[in-house]
Amino acid sequence: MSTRTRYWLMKSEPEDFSIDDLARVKVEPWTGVRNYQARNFMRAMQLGDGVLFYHSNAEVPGVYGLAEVASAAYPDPSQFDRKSKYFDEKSTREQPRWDLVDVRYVRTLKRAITLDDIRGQAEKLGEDFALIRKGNRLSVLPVTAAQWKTILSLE
DNA sequence: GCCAACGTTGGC
DNA sequence: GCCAACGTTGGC
Repeated sequence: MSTRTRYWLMKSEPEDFSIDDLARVKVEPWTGVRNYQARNFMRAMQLGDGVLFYHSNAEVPGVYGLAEVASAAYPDPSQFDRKSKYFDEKSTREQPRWDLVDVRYVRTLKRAITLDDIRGQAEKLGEDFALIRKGNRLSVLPVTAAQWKTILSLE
């Protein structure tokens, strides 16, 4: 039995890049992740995996749309770009530190599923759901099929 | 803008 | 390996 995660949640600050931006460009390289855990999750992603598009640092934080993984993980070019704020001097082309995946727009939710909505299902989602764990700051995190279903049932 | 929580860095 | 200092995330 395969136990790979087929669903993920990815956070973006809407002032920086929102679901509307993704709807416009259709496919976006998920640049700028500089956290090893989040990077490792992206490395585990496979084409077609489902993504909950989450707005963080928003007026109303929550899931605003659906996307899907549109590439396998590959080195994030911004780590080599001296002019980028994501430049990492410890990264080399031979041994890149940071990967990303491309993310493709699927749809915008009819109504945002807010963080409050999601917290309301905490019991069903489980203590281990990283989004609602205290102090959690992970920007890319796995979602089980059951959690995916529970969250989308709130739309 | 505030601040709690967390990850990373670097001195020892 | 410990841990203080620092920077960042993200809700409020």
